Amino acid sequence: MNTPHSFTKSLISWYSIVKRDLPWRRSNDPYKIWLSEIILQQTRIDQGLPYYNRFVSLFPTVGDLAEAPSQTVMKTWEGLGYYSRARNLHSTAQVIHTELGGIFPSTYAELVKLKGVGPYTAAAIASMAFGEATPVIDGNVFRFVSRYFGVEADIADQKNRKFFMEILEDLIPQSDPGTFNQAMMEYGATVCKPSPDCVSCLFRLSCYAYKHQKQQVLPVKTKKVKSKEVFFSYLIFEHEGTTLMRQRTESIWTGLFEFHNITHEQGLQEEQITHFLSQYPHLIVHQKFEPVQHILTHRKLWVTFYHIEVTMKDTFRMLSKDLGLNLYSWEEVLTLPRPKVIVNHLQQAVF
DNA sequence: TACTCGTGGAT
DNA sequence: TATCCAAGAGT
Repeated sequence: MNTPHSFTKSLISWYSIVKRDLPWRRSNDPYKIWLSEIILQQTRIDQGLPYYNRFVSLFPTVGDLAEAPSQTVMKTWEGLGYYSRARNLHSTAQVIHTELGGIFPSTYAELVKLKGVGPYTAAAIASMAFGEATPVIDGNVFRFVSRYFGVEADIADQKNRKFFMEILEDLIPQSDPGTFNQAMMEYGATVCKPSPDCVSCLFRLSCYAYKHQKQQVLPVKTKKVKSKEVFFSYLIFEHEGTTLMRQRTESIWTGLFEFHNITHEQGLQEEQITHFLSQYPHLIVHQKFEPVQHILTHRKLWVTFYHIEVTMKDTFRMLSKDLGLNLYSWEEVLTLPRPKVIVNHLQQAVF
């Protein structure tokens, strides 16, 4: 059986050979490490990498990010999801730039106070940028530790986190703890996957789950939320090459721009749309697009777009006023941060 | 604590 | 097709 020390040594040796050459691994700049960690929250590397490169290119320093207009930051984040990450990223950049003199906090305790920086991200920055020996725990680490050490506690229950932390604190080296943390995650992501490659696993012979054939049981995770069906009807008004949009302020897609919409929980209510449209003169339903399925986590959207031509300027102004919508040219629409379902639709629609 | 918050790839 | 879930955090 491996002692903790030999486990750590083997892991880091493995990592030094197989690790990918990722841009944030080339730098000790806490800004770049922070940026990469925020982008990679609940996000695969393949999906986040192009966003990381665009952010670094547009905002090379925390000061550049702090001074950028929020709409530019949101636009750069467009399509990545979990948009509160972008709002917190921008807000925290401003705090660091203006209140902390551009100097990044350097300890876990200070880092975890920042907006958008929780236990995982604070540990990641502290270890990778500043050499503090604090373990990270993410989905990969939960899975790997749970299987190898036979921790059967429910990982969905926050109070069980301490069992994992105790094990990791014994393993993490004082020298280069950041590499250890990345190696743990890399192992969970590439070998000890949800469906694990035990055949090629270095640690197979001393693995609890392998020995007891519990790879499919561990980690134990309760909590499953059902997905709801929701129905969105977007009304795309157009008058002489301009359209009407608003910035969302509530629930999903906060801060992004959308068309006026009518939502239902019980299927598409055609009559409701017809009734709404009957309240205004000079409207022509130019095109009704076929309903599109748009799958989100815990939510299945059925989306229908209506392209509505407004033939009178007065009606257009009335709609704008009544519905709290602002006027944009189609060119301007492309510069607004929008939810993916709208981006996708406008790419396909030909007006 | 339980729920919310996106998008997309893997199985 | 359905479900899982990914370098989680805020409320």
